[in-house]
Amino acid sequence: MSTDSPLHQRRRPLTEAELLTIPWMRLLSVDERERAATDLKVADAVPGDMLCRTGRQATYWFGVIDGLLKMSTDNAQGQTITYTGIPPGGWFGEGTALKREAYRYNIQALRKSRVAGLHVDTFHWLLDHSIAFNRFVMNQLNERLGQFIAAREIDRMNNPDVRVARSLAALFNPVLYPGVGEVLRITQQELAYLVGLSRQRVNEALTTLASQGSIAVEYGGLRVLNLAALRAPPGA
DNA sequence: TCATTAAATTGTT
DNA sequence: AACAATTTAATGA
Repeated sequence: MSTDSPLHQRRRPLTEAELLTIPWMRLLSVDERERAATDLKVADAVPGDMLCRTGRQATYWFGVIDGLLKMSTDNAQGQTITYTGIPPGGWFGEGTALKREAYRYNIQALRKSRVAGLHVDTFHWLLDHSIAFNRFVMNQLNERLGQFIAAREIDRMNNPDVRVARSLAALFNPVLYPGVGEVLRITQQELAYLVGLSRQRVNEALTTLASQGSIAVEYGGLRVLNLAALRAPPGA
């Protein structure tokens, strides 16, 4: 398990198809896109890899091409607090990139993942040149604000079934994570880590949600059938 | 491409 | 936490 940012190693170019999975790429003009694509660093991360850690100066704006990451911090007592998972299509770190500050969280790969990084300088260049890009970032910030408010609500909830449902709804957010689509690739163990429950309890919750017709449980993943029901489950 | 084997994931106790 | 059952991934002919 390596701990250095994989963006400094194992680089690999993006295919055309993968470029199109990056949600903000299509918003750019031809020359803007070319500049962004040239600067984009892509790497494969294995489970445990740290993409960034708290305190380090922000170098990249990050995106998930494929796989699953988690955002967390370590408190003074040495416990790890997990905030959220980041599935495919998710881009994050605008806040620190905007202010050119240090990262305020750790980003770690939960599974084998394909990640991309846009250098902060290029990020700022895009902000200076593309109105569409500005809108994207603004929309991104706004949507995430909604997620964090929802996250507080989840925390105060003691019904595990509802917790799992809401957490799933967050991961299925089509605005923040357009790469997810109908099926979210996540194991029940990974979901248990993110939600903070045992795998058994998550399994039980998923079975309940499936019986309600909100999701379908598949091997190595979950299919959404009713996103609205996940956001406002009957048990709430 | 197919059959065999190993690894991963799930469902249950 | 441990177990068996099931699914997928890897291997090699």
